[in-house]
Amino acid sequence: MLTSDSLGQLQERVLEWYAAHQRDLPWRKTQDPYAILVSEVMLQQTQVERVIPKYLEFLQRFPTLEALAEATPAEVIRAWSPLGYNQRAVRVQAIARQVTEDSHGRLPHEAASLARLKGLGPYTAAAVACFAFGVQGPVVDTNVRRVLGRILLGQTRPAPKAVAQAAREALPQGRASEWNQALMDIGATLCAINDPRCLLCPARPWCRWAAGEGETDHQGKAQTLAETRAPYWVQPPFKGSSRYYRGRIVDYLRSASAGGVPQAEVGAVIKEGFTQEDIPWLEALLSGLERDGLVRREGERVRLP
DNA sequence: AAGACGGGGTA
DNA sequence: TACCCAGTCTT
Repeated sequence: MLTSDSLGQLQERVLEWYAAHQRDLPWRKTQDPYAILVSEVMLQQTQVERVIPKYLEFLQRFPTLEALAEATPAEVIRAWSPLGYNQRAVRVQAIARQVTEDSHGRLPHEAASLARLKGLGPYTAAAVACFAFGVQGPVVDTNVRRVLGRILLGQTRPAPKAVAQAAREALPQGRASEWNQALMDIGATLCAINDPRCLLCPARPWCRWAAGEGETDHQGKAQTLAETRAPYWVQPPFKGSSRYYRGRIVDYLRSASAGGVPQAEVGAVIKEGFTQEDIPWLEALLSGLERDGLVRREGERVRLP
């Protein structure tokens, strides 16, 4: 860890940089915990540019926690398109219902209480607590993990325990929200995993990774950036995957009326050359979707729940 | 610890 | 076509 003086300088420079260079994001203009919750769920696994328009639409459609709780899952699933990971739509509404039923319609302020809500994990709990309620705690997503890992530990992929401790120790007194968001912006705009722009980075003078510390090969020799690149592995093709067809099914049901469609029609629409032999395959997909709360089956009909 | 879970964008 | 992105739940 840095000396206290050195850490203070780093904090000051990063916060200055954030004041001047922060991204203009709609959820940074609101104090509404519900809106911040919506943004954080949408931002899970999803790029900022894709979230912005859907976030604005979603809040028009469901302006409050109560409005979301009173909607049907089908309405929320429709409003989610095309963000993907559709279970998030089911989850965020389930969160709204839990809160309206159990907590008088108010989101808890503490991360530990937020994390007890089903569908709200440790990252989102920390983010809502800090950004909506000013809780002075670390918020560590993979951008923050990489940025703090590089600056303080000299490692692009630090161990979770190590980065958790570093994140707690590095928090500037009373300025957790700005600090955490500054680290996210640095991660998103400067400290890219494979193409970092260290010359523009406010943390450059304190960064162990930029100084060539930390990341070493088995002989203790510093590695070049090329040698520390994200590991590559062949990812299976999306088209033709179970994910792909699940998405097609949900998307088709979005376009259907609330009463849904006959199951036989679903198969024919989503898969070219669908035959009787594909029925068990379709059954498996549908029961998975039903388990996830994305589909309801009644007899031979299929619809959004 | 590992796998499932979307879909759009860029090269 | 190939690659990138980056939380939560389940097993």
